[in-house]
Amino acid sequence: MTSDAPVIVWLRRDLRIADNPALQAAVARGAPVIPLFILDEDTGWPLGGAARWWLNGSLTALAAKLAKLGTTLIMRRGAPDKVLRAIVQETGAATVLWNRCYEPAVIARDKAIKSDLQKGGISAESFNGALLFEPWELKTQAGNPFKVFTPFWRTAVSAPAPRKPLPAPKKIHGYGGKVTSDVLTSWKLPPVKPDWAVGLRDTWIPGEAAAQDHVDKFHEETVTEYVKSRDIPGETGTSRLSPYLAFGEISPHQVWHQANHWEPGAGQAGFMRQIIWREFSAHLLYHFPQMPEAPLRPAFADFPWTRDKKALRAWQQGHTGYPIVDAGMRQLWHTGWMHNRVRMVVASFLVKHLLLPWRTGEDWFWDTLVDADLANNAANWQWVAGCGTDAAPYFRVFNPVLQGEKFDGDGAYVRRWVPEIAGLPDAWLHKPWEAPDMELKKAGVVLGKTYPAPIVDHKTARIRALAAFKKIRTGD
DNA sequence: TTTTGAGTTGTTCGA
DNA sequence: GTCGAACAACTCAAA
Repeated sequence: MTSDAPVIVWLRRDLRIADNPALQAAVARGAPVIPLFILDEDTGWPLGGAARWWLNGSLTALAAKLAKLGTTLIMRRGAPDKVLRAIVQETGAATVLWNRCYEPAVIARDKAIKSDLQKGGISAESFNGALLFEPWELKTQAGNPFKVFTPFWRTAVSAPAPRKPLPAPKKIHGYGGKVTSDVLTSWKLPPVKPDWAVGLRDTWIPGEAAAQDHVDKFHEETVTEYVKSRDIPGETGTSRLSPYLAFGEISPHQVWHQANHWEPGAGQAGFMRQIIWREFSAHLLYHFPQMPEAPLRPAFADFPWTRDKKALRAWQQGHTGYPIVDAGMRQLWHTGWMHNRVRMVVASFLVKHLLLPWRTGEDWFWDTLVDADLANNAANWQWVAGCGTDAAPYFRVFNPVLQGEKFDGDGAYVRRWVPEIAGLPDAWLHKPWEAPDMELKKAGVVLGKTYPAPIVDHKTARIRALAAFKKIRTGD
């Protein structure tokens, strides 16, 4: 009799069919399955604009896939405890299954929900579908969480191998009764006025199928050159898997297992290392839940940040006068994504050249990135700012001109995103303010008019940053 | 408990 | 143009 009671699979950041432990467990019970997505806008960090756009596409793809398999995705908005209780009531479901999320606020919410459900006689169980290793599994010999990546990596790769991915169910036993679902469009996830998502639509296809396409393409075309090409923003030298991983349209297990079977080499190893970086960030957030809001090194509480709103706006809009920085910020705004190398350059620029708080950068990335992930975002901003556990040394100030010349020597990236200076020869492209008047004229560039003059002087800003960082060391 | 070696992605300066 | 050192000190993780 209980086997006929439906099972609710509460989908969250695991918007996929394959390698979905909660879904798999539900199907295995033989009972009708009710896949449910709840839009919870009150727990933790509310989704940023770009992520909301992505979610819309993800849910559309997921609903279509579930329909093909014989069931219907139910979508509701509201407080998850209330929604779950309502659906249990409506359907007589006896079980709720989900895959764990590891953000502090979500952990707390889910814990309360689990105990509430169980108190009400409903079976509730959670699974790991998001991490190769549980955050409490990898420990130093002294039993502490890792704070340094390299030993974390060594421990991860010598630990028992993560489980193999689960196959996608071929058929899902749908629920015959009636359950009401919101209409996705009523959530108004994508922007309307102004419609800033044009570039996102041109760049991305959310969903499980596209995620696997990215893995295949990366394997076929990119991985052997990865070590070098991953640093060249003008090329497609990276996997671009981040948004798919962030929404769980592919699992790290699927990626890890496939990569493990590729031909061994520096590219393969380097890529797998990046997957472990994702784990590292998630583990850090689990053990240091304050990471998104507060510097992990307490000394940074007193850092003399500036609050220059005009500079912040110039950075956000890609009008700093440093071409590589502006190119990155515009790529971000246009596509919801930025190349890894350039993320470092723009982040260093915000924190060190402009001395703006890393939290302002974190907030902007959170709102504009389709791959916005609380753990990665926080860990990486803290790394750049130097206040993380395993952070960049204070004297590492990226020189945006050198970075441009080194990694975008042919100017492909800057010319694509900063077209108003595209006519400049390579020699001046990354430092237009040094170009001879004649070259500027030929390229149709009028500094301060068609393209901004640098908002800070590199040398001056560097000295200022070093002085500021020295202050928190000595406590002067 | 103490010691030891090491720590994602850089820049600048002077020889 | 190339190369090595300095830029700091601290904390982490394992031996």
